Amino acid sequence: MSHTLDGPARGARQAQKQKTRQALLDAALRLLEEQSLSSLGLREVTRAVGVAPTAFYRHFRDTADLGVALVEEALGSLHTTLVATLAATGDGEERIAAAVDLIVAYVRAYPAHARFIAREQHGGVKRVREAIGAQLALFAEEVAAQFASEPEAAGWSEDDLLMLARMYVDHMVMTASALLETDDAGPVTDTARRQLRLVSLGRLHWLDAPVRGN
Amino acid sequence: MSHTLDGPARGARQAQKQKTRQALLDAALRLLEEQSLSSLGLREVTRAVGVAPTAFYRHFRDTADLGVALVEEALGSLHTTLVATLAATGDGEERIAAAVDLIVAYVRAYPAHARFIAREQHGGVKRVREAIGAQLALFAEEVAAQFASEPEAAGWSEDDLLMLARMYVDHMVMTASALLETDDAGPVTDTARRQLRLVSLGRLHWLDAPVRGN
DNA sequence: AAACTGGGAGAACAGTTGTTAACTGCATGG
DNA sequence: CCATGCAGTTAACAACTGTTCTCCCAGTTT
Repeated sequence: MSHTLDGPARGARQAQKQKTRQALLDAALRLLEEQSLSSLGLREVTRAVGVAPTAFYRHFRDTADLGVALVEEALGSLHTTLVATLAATGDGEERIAAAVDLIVAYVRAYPAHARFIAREQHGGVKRVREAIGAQLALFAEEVAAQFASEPEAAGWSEDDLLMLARMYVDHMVMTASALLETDDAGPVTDTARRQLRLVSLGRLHWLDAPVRGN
Repeated sequence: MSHTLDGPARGARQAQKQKTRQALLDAALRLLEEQSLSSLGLREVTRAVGVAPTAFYRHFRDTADLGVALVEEALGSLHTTLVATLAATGDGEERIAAAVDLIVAYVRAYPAHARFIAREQHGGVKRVREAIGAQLALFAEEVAAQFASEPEAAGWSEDDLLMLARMYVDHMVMTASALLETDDAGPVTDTARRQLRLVSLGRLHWLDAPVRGN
């Protein structure tokens, strides 16, 4: 078996390459805490790593390409965590607390990643915007699928479930951004919980007085 | 009365100044459609206007300063419009339609302004972020005040009203951003309406089964 | 052991950037 | 009617940018 195509590194050669690549990603993420991707210079990144500017091209075509890689790094591993959290909790207060705590923990652990996503979601680099959009749409689909497998979803159309899921996902990003701009997470956490409670309440009475006619 | 301190221009001299200033703002806004403020160059703006780079300093300290001016231009006139719209409609479907239509009309009329706000709300320039944050907080307060003057707000705490208002305001920005990324406003408008319906439904049942104890 | 591969270095390129200084000419206030 | 103020110009600065080409040398393959 001479071609294991999944491992991050096969020889010491490729290991070193991944190491520099990661260093570039880390340096970029740090620089992006106080500027947008569209103003991030290639030389700026390589200088921070301590490597020649030309080395950049061995890993990324341009800074937009690096941005797309950062999107994967920031959101890739979150899919399983999010679905697992929803699956482990029923509807109601318990789930609300778990969802908010998940975001709070994520922002605490990876503030730079969270900031990057919030910032570049509507940022000036199209390819990165699209990459984030695709990831968030995927999140919404996964959340909607989880909702669909629950008794509370009885009578709900697929479209309405997706609408509800997007509401949750967008609210998460919103909350993350709010957490980043405050130093006291308390009030933000509290507001986020109440807002989710509002949505949950709406969900419960969605089928009460159908406005189906429009 | 030789000193009318409010008019935008007193003599032909000041009129010309305002004209160049506006030209700078317009050019900047156009350039910002495909990049972020943190990458907007001062020379880039003056070049687009057809004026010497140094002329920029007669109007703005730097591009961040120009950004703050753009925030005022984009959101300043929206306060009265928003409050008027809410005041003219009661709670329910009517208000939901009016609020969504307001956003749709705004994005149609001033797409570049809307894009700028959505982009720089979490953007890389602190002063601009703060300016937008302050404006949105003001919107939320105004909306909350309008809510407070309605019968449906009976039994609501001031904090809960503000929470609800922020939900509406943030949802408006979210919707505006979604409208900018699609060429068919139909589905986005529809989703936005349903999401507001969800929140309205939650509002109606907020006091049903109080979770006050936490 | 010899040939090859490819990550990284080095230097140079044309162009860009923000900022300073000293200027010009015109509308304005005395 | 003349002197002042000030929006805008011109020129120059050091520093920076992305990109190309050429080279080097350690790890890998045969």
